Amino acid sequence: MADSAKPVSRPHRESRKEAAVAVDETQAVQLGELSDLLGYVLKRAQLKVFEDFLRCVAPLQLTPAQFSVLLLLDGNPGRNQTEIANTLGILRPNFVSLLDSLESRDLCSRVRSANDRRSHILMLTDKGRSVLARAKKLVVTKHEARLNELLGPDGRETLLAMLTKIAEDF
Amino acid sequence: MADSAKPVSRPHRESRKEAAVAVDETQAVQLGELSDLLGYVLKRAQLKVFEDFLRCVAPLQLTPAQFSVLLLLDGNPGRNQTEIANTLGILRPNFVSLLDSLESRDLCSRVRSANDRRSHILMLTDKGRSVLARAKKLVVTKHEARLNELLGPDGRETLLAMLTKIAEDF
DNA sequence: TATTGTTATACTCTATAACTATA
DNA sequence: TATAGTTATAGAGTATAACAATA
Repeated sequence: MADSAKPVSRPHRESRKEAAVAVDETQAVQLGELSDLLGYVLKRAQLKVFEDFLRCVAPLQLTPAQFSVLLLLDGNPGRNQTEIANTLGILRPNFVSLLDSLESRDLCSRVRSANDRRSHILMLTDKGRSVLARAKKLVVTKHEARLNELLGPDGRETLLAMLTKIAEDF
Repeated sequence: MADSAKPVSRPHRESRKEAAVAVDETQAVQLGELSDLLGYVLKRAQLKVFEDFLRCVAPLQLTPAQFSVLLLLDGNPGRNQTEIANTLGILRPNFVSLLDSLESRDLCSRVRSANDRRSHILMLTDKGRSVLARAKKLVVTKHEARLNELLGPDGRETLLAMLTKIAEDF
């Protein structure tokens, strides 16, 4: 509602060209208010962190999602697919192929529950436990260590606390 | 390498059932070490924030990506598609349909550059400027306001600073 | 020869409906 | 009737190759 459709009187000779706004192309585009938008910075940071996670855990070929499943199975024996998937915010249909890939690599297994023969109890295999242990070591010594270096132990704790607050209470 | 394939002597009567590990199903699954993994919490927080952004800006039907494009066009007149897309970390091929949707809603327009007739200068339309202004108001008064309420102004600044550090230097 | 915008394409994530076998 | 796991499918988001127009 400010200026309408360019009734700007066309300038003189030098710049009668279509859209020559005299922009310094060597100058970087300005983020402006975008750099103050929490969601934007949050997303960029998240991508960076996942990228680094993948790099650090590359020797074991685990994605963040796969790692989180193994970690959850280790700490919660006897749970079924629905329970694990729900906890991670993964929809049951999408959890099937994720599990298939882990099971085909012999990292975990589905065991038909005797209590309720509809459900599959999930368990880590020995190989799964071993891979998880090695993955944890990589995450701690490489991935989280780099974050610690960047933020300092205090900064990391502060950040974690605030993100947890957002994830839980926002 | 710890315990091998379940040579566990089968227990007595009561629990001879297949995989009855006596789990309290009413008890929530424990996140365990996952709640200390920065990447995990970061991702969950990011999803929450984007969710709230969409809710707050729903009246204007703008996604975070679309909003960021409008914001960037407003602050950087005379730039072409490649420059804007690169700044946002969007690949040029994927930027085409994003722009198509904005242009079809008359929020921005592509103008063939006179300097380099290969490139399209991007400009906000009057409607684009108007929608952006209204979107900014919604973001500030609803979205960021809620975050401020949760974290406090200081907390929000601290969080932004740390996330920026990760996004830029990690 | 290189670059801009574009098309085509593919792969991952995410989301919903519906089936089967059990309960 | 309802639930667990599954299939099929569709839509975003993201990635690469290649083409036409232009430099």
